[in-house]
Amino acid sequence: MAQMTTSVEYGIHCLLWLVVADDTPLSSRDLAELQGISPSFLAKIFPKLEKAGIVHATGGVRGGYRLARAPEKISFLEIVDAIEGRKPLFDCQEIRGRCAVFGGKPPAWATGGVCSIHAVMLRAEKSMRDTLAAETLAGVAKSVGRKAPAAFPHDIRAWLEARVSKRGAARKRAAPS
Amino acid sequence: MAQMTTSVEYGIHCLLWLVVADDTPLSSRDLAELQGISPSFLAKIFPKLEKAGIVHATGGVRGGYRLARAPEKISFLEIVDAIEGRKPLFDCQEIRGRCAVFGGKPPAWATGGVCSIHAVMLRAEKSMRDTLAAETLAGVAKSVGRKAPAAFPHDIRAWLEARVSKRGAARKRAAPS
DNA sequence: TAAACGCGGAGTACTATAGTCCGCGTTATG
DNA sequence: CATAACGCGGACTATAGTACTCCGCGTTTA
Repeated sequence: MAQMTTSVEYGIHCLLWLVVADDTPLSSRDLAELQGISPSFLAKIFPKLEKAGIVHATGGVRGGYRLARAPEKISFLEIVDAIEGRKPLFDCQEIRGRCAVFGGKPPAWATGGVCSIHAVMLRAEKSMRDTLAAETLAGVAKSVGRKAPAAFPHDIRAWLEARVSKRGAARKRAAPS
Repeated sequence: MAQMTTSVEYGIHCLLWLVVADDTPLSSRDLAELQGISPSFLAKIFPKLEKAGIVHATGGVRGGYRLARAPEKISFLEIVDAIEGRKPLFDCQEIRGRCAVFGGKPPAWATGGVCSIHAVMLRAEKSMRDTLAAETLAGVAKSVGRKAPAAFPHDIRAWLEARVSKRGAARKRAAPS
């Protein structure tokens, strides 16, 4: 029927991690390796979320991304629009006005208002968008959280910390020339 | 967001003409020229509608397509699925199981059931499909019919007949060698 | 019997998606 | 204070899907 891009999938998964991280900045590289997805591709997605005001970026060494708002106030619809850019479901080509019996000059009754087919598609799109608008990051994060054992958030924090330590170790290995 | 293809747009417009034609077969070429769209492209769409049992084809000189069922029993959803082939809105890549802390062997709690993000997308898709399923060819044809003047169906039949006559004329011109 | 039909395969042009690689300016830290 | 870790943006590539076209086959009917 249509396509929610991989970018949207990646983006939402990452935002869910940012909910867990609870205001500690996470870099796009960390987020990518934590989830086994492409770091360079993920790096193209986050600026869009930032421009949409969903996420806040901080530069520099310990920088990264944090949610710009409470997860209760971030809907799936917003995220999808931020990443994919509000492409309409249906691109009406106004075929009704091209009817050969009009001979190039369609009468007003044929071209007035919204095309009936287009109208149906607009309703279908609205249904989808309404469903997406009703779903929030906080809601989904909660349902994910219910499935995970209590120790899981701790494991995540440990993994993230371990990465920072490893970076320190690499530095020590390279530095004492 | 997603894409309803041009094929769907063309297909529905044609089916609406078949409602007007009321069981007189219309060829894909006639349908194409009546609406100012590509005949060769339209010819690729109709076999799909035929395989889906929406339309019935008759071969030979005065052949063409007729609706296989009453327009009240043909939903937009059926048409879209027939032409585009039931592609899902969202293609879940099961990222939840790739989390680095699982080390390649995700636990059952992480992979069981439907991914929460996927579940949201499935609900959104269902909303859209439900809207499309509620809309029938007859319903839309009626709303189109209300806009057109009473003489319009007659004009259409005249145009269609004129095409057949022209073909006869071309034949007469070529035949008496 | 030839022109008008439907059907299917092959091929083309264009656009979007998914992804990579690079260099820039910024910032914390050893 | 240099460097490595950050975000950001531009340029690039490969693949796939969309929107077509063209051709030839078998059928039908005037």
